[in-house]
Amino acid sequence: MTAAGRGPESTPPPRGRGRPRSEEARADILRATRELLLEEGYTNLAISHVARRARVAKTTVYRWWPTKGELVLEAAGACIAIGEVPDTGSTSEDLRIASEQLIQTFSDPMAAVVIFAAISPADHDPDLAAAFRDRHVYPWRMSAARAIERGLGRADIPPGRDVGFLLDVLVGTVLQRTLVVAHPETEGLAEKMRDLIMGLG
Amino acid sequence: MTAAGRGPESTPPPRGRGRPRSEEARADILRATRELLLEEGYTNLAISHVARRARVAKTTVYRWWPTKGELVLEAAGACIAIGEVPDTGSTSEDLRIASEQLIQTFSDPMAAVVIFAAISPADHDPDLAAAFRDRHVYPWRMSAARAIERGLGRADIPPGRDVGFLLDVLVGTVLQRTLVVAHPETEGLAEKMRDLIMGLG
Amino acid sequence: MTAAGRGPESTPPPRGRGRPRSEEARADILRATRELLLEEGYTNLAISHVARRARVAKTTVYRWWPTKGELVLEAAGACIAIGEVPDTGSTSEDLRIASEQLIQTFSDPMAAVVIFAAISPADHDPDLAAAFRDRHVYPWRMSAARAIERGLGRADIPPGRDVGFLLDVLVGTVLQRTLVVAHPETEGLAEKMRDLIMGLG
Amino acid sequence: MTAAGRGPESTPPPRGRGRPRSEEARADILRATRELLLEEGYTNLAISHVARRARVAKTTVYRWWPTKGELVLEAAGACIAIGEVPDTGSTSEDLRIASEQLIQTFSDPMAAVVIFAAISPADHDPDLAAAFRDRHVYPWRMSAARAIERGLGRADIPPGRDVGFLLDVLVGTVLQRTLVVAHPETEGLAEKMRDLIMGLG
DNA sequence: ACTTAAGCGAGACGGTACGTCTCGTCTTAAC
DNA sequence: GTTAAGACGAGACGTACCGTCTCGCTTAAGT
Repeated sequence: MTAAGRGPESTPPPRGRGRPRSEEARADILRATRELLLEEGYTNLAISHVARRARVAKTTVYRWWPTKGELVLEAAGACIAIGEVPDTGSTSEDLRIASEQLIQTFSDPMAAVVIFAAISPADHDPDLAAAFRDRHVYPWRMSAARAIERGLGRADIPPGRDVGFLLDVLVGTVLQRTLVVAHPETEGLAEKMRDLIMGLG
Repeated sequence: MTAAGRGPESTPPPRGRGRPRSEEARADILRATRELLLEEGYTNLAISHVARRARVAKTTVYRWWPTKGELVLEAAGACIAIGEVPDTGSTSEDLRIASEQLIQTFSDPMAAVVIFAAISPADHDPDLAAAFRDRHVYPWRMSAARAIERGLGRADIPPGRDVGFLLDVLVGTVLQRTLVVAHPETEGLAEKMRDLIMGLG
Repeated sequence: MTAAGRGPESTPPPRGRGRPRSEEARADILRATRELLLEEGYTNLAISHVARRARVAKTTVYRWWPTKGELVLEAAGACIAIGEVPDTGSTSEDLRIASEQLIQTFSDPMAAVVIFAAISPADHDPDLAAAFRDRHVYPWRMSAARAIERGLGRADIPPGRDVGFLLDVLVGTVLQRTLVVAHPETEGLAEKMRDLIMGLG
Repeated sequence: MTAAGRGPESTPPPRGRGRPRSEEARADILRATRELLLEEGYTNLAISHVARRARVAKTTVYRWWPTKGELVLEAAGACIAIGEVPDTGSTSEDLRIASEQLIQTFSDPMAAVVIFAAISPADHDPDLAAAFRDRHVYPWRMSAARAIERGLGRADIPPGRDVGFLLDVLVGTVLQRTLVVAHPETEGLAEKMRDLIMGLG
């Protein structure tokens, strides 16, 4: 999604000789998609509106992104990239960083839209959900699980706790505060999360 | 929503003389709505389909429920009623019950649909969200907050913890496990939640 | 199609209680169809254009005329109604009238469009062709065949001639002159046709 | 069109240096056009389909035949070449041959498609029509007119008949029987036509 | 009993978005 | 400098729902 070039996304038919894809149109479409995602939400995002705002033919959108899900996933890609949890050697610091990553990502309004679109059964787009999980959720979750296991190994985290459960506490709580309740203030949240997981005061 | 009579819902124009509202049609519509909610999801729920399945004119649906949100909220009312957290005198028991209530409610497939429809910015229906919160979320949240405060008062919960934060831990974690990750197994989850909040092993 | 009222055409679902069909919209659509038929031809006649010009929703057109052919057939109905050949007692007069009917009908620009659309394999619309034949061609052809048979019976027409062949001479020649070569002048044509069939000078 | 070389058709950019025009592509395109004309009809003939079937780029088709009409006219050229009416010295034989030529030509399914496409106002392509007439209709018509005039001169044809009218009788009747009514059986038709024109039994 | 307002089924209507199709033009790379 | 490949803007296709509306029948409350 980032430095690697837009890599795996939007490579429809293998490009041959013909006219090269218009990067201008591509950028316009993605920009229009981002704008409309924020303005209208995922459900109300209409391909025809994207095309109109991007001043592009509807066919051009469909040519490159066969479904709304793929278009959104690519348009919002940068916003929903969360990365992985590093291994700093300090459980406390690892957990704080993990929390911070979640908070940062979830605080982006665009990410909120995409995450709910991927998660919600309201408009359950299985392909979108699967792609989202594979690309963004699993890598982070795996690295976070390793951080927790390191903490348990060092006895920084009370023994006997279930790793999967702690992950859900971490993710769920941040999800709840940032997206559901939509607390604007996230000051000190990462530290609280860390303390909770580590069983500190 | 329950025995008290369907109370505030579905009181469209002030009823005067004329023909009384057909309870049969009403029940048919709500049943059809529930069925289609599960089959199609919130977004794909079409009023015209509800009317067809209920063998009722589209007008009849619109007469009583001006928006899809209100129709859904009432149709799914019983499934999303969570009640309040009791005061048993035992912090441990109060918290276990509170967790259990969340788990039970969130485990209902219909509740999942409605909760996401209310929560998700994907189809942000502010009225639906507001009504949902006022009727179902706030009462439970208030009573749960009181239970936590009692626990803090009795020093059953480590001091210095933020009540609002603990509430979000509780709700968010259950939300994550039951709806997002969609773990079918909820065995022992309530006890884990209680222990986490109370700072036990 | 004529005085009898629009009779058999455009009676889609049997009308029940609901809102009555808007005669205004109906008339607007048919008028727009006629205009566009003359301006654009049958092939280039677009339902969306009809709707736009009639200031009507596209769905309204589709509701009543499921295909372009049916719409055109009804819109042009009056222009392509040819009637039947009368029995005046005089072979000469019957044949002159028959020729005149063909000439009159084929001379209408709208009829030309519809006839070719029905006839031409270029845009062979089998339904249109069949409906056109049943409603307009066959009745006339049958009555013209009877007129020729009466002429043969009275020996006004040279014996030994094939009735079907003479019919094709009649229709084909007028078709050729009025539609293919598009002679604007039809003066004396009916008399020439009559004389040819009757084997006169 | 025939041995004379494809003469006037399809000489777009002046043939000079560069890569010579691919005769293979040319033949493929014309063959594909013929096939699709029969399969789909003139209206439904899509340039993109021609290109696909000929395994050729759409551009290549457009380069050499700027319109669908010209492409069709050339592709079907051989089928619609009718030649001229000879002067055998016998009016009866000349007229029989003229009729036979019409019957043979009109009986070709491809010719039917092209003739209607040229004739029909449904898709009135003035250029196609004009080219068709200049190349195929007029030469035959002129020679047929001369044959009739010879017959009138020899008094083989009843005097006082209009040459143009008789031509239209000839063409129109065959058109009607072979294309409109689509009689498969043309046995004896040429003789009937001859007898009619000559005023015989 | 008579009136009359409302409930209700039925469905027409103007809109709008869908995803697919073909059009004819254009741009580029390969040969 | 022809060719293949194909991107592109344009716009029609026929379908699905939307939410509003206009009917005409039915029903019961209020007189």
